[in-house]
Amino acid sequence: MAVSDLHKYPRPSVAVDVALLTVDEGRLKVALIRREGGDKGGELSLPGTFLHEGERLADAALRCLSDKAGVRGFHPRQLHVFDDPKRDDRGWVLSVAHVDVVRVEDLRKAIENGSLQLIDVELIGNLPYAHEEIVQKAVDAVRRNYLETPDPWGLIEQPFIMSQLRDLHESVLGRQLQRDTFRRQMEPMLQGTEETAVPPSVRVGGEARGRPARLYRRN
Amino acid sequence: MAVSDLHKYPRPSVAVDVALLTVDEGRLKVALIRREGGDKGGELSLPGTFLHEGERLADAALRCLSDKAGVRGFHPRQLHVFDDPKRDDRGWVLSVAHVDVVRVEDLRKAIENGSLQLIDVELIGNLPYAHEEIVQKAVDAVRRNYLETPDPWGLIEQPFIMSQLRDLHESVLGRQLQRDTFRRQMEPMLQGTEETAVPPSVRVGGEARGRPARLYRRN
DNA sequence: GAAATAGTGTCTGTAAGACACTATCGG
DNA sequence: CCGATAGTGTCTTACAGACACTATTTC
Repeated sequence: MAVSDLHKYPRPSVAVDVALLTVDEGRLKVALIRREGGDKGGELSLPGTFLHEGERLADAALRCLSDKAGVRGFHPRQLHVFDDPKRDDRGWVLSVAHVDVVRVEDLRKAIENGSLQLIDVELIGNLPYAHEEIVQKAVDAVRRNYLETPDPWGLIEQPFIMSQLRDLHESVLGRQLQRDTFRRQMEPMLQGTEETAVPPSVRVGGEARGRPARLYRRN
Repeated sequence: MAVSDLHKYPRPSVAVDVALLTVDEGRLKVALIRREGGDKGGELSLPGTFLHEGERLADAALRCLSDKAGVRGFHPRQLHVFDDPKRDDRGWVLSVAHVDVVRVEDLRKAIENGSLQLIDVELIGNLPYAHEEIVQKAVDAVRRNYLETPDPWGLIEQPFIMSQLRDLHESVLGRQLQRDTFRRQMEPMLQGTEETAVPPSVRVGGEARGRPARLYRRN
């Protein structure tokens, strides 16, 4: 095909939508923004943007997080392309869905100034532009990640103790895990800080009770 | 965002490339076509095409298989979007990679008239437009499919006996499987035709030797 | 000592790997 | 009977689930 053929056909607009997930109050949540203008104005949706000329998809995802949610510095991953011509009433738009997972602390400012709000992923109803499908795919993918690997998205502060890691995995998966089985599964994939151990002063209520735990780092 | 904003920015061309896999001579192979014209003329590559206005990605994948490879009637699945701006020297082109898996009989005509040729996936070298990455992702995805599920892409003729199914899985995975373990894993996911059983006349050399085997169907 | 959490031993059930035995065909 | 393939029994190993015991801390 000659170069000129590239321009014979109309081309679609390409959008990037990002399901930005985090763990807050022990639950997996997704960050939604309130849309401005247009006929979807005021509705909650995922942050998204149109791809600029020559821009990488991952860069567009980072840009829309920065511009629309005021957060930055993460690692979006592609999920799927949504291509239903009737999906977007503004015209012919392909949406490349992405997922990213970040610490809730990195979202605090944006939540406080109203740029975004967190919604429990189990309580997501219908969203504009079929965004609820993107959330579902994102949640499935991230939960699969957390089934076999210790904190693959780096949500936890290092070093950490096993119960902190287990709390995190339980929050992401939305169900309880067995204490002993979880340890035996994860320990070979962690670097044990043999030297150190601290009282679990990090625990709830400021109380520090119980035997001190071994500290670990990711490999 | 207003409708008019959609047209303010330049838009990329969107291509669809398909890794069409099949099993031939006991090996997993990918169908390649020989490119016509352009500076990549004569090189082998995956069949691909540009997305037409209002067209679904899956339909574009089917269209390019029909137009360029002369085969039709399958079920392409999305793999990944390749967005490196330097990937395609013809301009700004996003490629949505797809995978499909079909019976080699459905490709016979196209092979005979030279529309496409089959290459063992283990022998793929560099291809234009980074197509070897697409092949790798396609092979990984299909092999994952065949690890746990009996013939998920429907390559086998029904009804079939267990050794035919195992031969197929061994061809796709590119390694031997255990006879007894394979049966115990797959049998619960199949519908056993209790009534029927035929001599394995389907076997090599026209010879029909050994105990007749139970016939199965997919659920 | 009581309460709380960390770490580990161990029993049971399940499933894969490996091997071998029996079953049923053609010749 | 032999050769060949189908189907299954069983031993071993590994590991998840489940339970309980020991260990180390605060109060």
